[in-house]
Amino acid sequence: MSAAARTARGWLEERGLLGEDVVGARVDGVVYDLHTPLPAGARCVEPIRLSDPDALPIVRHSSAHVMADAVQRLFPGTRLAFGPATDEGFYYDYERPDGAFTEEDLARIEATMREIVAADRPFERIELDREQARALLAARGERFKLEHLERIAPPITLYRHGDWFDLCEGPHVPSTRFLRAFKLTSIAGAYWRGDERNPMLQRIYGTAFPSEAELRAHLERLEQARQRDHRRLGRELELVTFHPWAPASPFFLPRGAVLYERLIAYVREQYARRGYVEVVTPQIYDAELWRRSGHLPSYAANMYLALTAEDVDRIVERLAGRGPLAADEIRAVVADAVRAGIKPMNCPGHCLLFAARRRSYRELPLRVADFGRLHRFERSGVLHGLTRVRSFAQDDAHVFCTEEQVQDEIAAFLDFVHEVYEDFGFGPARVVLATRPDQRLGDDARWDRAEAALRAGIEARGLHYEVAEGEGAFYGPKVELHLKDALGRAWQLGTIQLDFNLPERFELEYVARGNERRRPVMLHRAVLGSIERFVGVLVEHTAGALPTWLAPEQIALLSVTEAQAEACHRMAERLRAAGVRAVADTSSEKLGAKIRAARVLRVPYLGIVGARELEQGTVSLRRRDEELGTVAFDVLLERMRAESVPPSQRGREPVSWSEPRGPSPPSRRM
RNA sequence: GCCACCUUAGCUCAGUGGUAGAGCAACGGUUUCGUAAACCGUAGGUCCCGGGUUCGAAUCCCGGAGGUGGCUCCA
Repeated sequence: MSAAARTARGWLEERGLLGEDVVGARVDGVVYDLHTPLPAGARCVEPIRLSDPDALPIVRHSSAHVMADAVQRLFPGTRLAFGPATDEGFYYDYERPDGAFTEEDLARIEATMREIVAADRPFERIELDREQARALLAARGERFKLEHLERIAPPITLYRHGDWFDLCEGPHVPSTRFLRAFKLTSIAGAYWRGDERNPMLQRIYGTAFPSEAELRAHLERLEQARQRDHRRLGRELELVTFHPWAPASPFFLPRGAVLYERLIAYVREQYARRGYVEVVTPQIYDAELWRRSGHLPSYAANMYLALTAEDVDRIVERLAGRGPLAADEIRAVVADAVRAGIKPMNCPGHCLLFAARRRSYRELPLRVADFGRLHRFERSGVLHGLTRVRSFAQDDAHVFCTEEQVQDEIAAFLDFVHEVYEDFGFGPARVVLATRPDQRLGDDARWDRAEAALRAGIEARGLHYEVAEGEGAFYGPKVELHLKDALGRAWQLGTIQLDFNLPERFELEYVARGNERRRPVMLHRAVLGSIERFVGVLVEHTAGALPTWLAPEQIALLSVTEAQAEACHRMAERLRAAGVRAVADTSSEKLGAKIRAARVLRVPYLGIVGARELEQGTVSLRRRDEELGTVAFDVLLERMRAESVPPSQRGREPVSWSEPRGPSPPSRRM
């Protein structure tokens, strides 16, 4: 312990910079609290005030300490695990021998926290050796802290306020009075060290801000997020519904199905221009396929298996009259009798298609798309609305190509993704390259080539990217695209993954230029990811106000009185004939009520037809909150048609895939 | 799967051991109205399911299902 070491507090005090609201210091760009000795040779020391963004984690971490102090006062015998600041607030994990915390406990804990804050206890940093720390923690029975102590390197520090201390490296505010605005938000279970084999602890979440106003603003943001939650909007906008007999398996209602089908139609248009072919493949395959692909047994826990009555009979026959059997013997009989699996992925089926006949290098790259429905058994706790379901379709495609072609495919894919995300109004995506994990297939030379190809593909598009070391799949590296929605939440949607495993397992081959047999590589890729998840993300991003080209109803024609009912229906009919999704509301409600009904469903265009408009052959048009005045019906029709096309395709010739333009190149055959 | 909580009319929610309620939606009627909610009436319930305690259970206890927030896992 070096008493002579100077802290930021001393440094700032000497220069008269230690204001009332200073909670820490940036020392050559690194955040320090006022208690920690400055590193030798520190040059630039600036105060961090409460209003500084860097103050937030300090305030939150200190709030976690005060909460833990309050909890241990109210519930003696409670032991501490970890209690960090997070992006949203803070939490502390506890082991409480006498049962769970309740909602009422939170209020009591908050009250005690306020007492500790009011008492204005200074925080203090204590540096000590391992033996001393061990003794102090052992005296309090802090078994998790003791375990953690053995893992950390010196300097070992405690932080104390009042009589309460914690093994902690800081940083912390100067005193408890700096904690002005906090709220405990929820109770949850969490495993010690995040490992499900470890004991379950109780986590209390809270959030804290430098001021009451900021805390209120934060709670308001949460309320806004709740208002645009896709599960709520999905029901209100009549997009989806669920039933307990098909848990986590959405039913798309007519309005939702329009959106779903528009998304797929949009991706199909893209495919037509980008050299993809689409196939339709089986839903259920013989178990042999899943053994070959490696899904059995390694993905078996996520698979639905299919049994026929004959399979059941076979099991019964083989088990009947064989006396008491061990679990393993029964398991073997059952496993042998289960002859089919419902697909959780399209890739093995596509391998069968590739191998269905001799392939030439001239066909490569072969881009095979499939909107097939997938079923994955997901553990109940992970399910969430449309974003984590058990039944879904992806805008899935597999690209069979040579190693040399990978780079160009990556680049083309990134162009594809970029245009698509722009069409939906998302900001730029974060590009992440996930590299070789510890457990992997294939030699290092191959991984070197694969990762270099992915890198080169990204760089060919001049994109900034991050590297997630060791995050790749066991069969190959991948590029992930993360984007942020309107509320700043990040989602991983698109991905492209290189796979050398499946072509090996299925012994895929093509005939190369010199007539020799070569093995292709495979790229798994999706742009929207799962359509279900994408609908969820898009609904939250747009708060349900979908762009006109995707809206289930693009325009509602509203009559003012019964005299215009006939005309409204005729106009709607003409719009529909022109491919516009139009509805007419000619009920006997007042105009205001009809407007409200259409606004609640977020119909983008409202056309009002009263006596005046009827006479002039016009409609009074508004687009959400925007008054567009009176427009002639033909003008309206043109406008609606123009807006029915995704932004990137406005002014482009419509793509037709029923009649290919010109002879299709041989490489597009399947 | 694990921890906690929740489940009452289509939706949002009251109802703490003693006769199941409200608003909106639905349905019928009246109203024909100019930019976010007309008026009157009618109907609607296995209080998630099963078991238990009790003279009596939406309410208390146990088990199950589904959902929610986390943890772990992931498109």
